[in-house]
Amino acid sequence: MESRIADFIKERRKQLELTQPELAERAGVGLRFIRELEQGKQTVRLDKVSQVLYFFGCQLGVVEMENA
Amino acid sequence: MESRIADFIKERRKQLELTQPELAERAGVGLRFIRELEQGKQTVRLDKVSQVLYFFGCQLGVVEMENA
DNA sequence: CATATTTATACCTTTTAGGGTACAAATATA
DNA sequence: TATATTTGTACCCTAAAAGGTATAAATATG
Repeated sequence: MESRIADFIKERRKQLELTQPELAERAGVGLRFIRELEQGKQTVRLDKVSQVLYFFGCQLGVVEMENA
Repeated sequence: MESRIADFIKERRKQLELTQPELAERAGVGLRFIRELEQGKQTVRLDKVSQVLYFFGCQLGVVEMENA
């Protein structure tokens, strides 16, 4: 189960040298949510994802379909 | 409660001259979901949003924070 | 290799998203 | 304006997301 969003978050977190518990706390979401999010869970809540992305200075947006 | 994603979907739907019930059916989601989504509800499920965007040939992605 | 750190999985509880539907409000059309 | 169409709101129900936590698995470090 891959996910661009998941990969983005995982990579950004590592760039900042944060553990999952640290990111969870600083982004203001639950630890389990971070775990599931990074593992590509699709049935997550949009506002929670936005909350994490906001911590990284990003946000969700509509983009073209990528062919791959 | 504004939302870029909500606005995108509402506009795309109108471009295709679809009613909310029609979009709901064709995208394979509930009518109430379409309603709430277009009204900018933030606590929606990511997979459902993706499902609607897919119908429009788009998807969710991480983008830079927009200043406005 | 042994140990420490980090990540993944499992269990339970509370909250709520989503679906269906009915009706009201708003908008478009004759 | 009257009527038809579309959209918004309110109701109930079911399924499951999210949180907390404990423990196992994996990874990193000495």
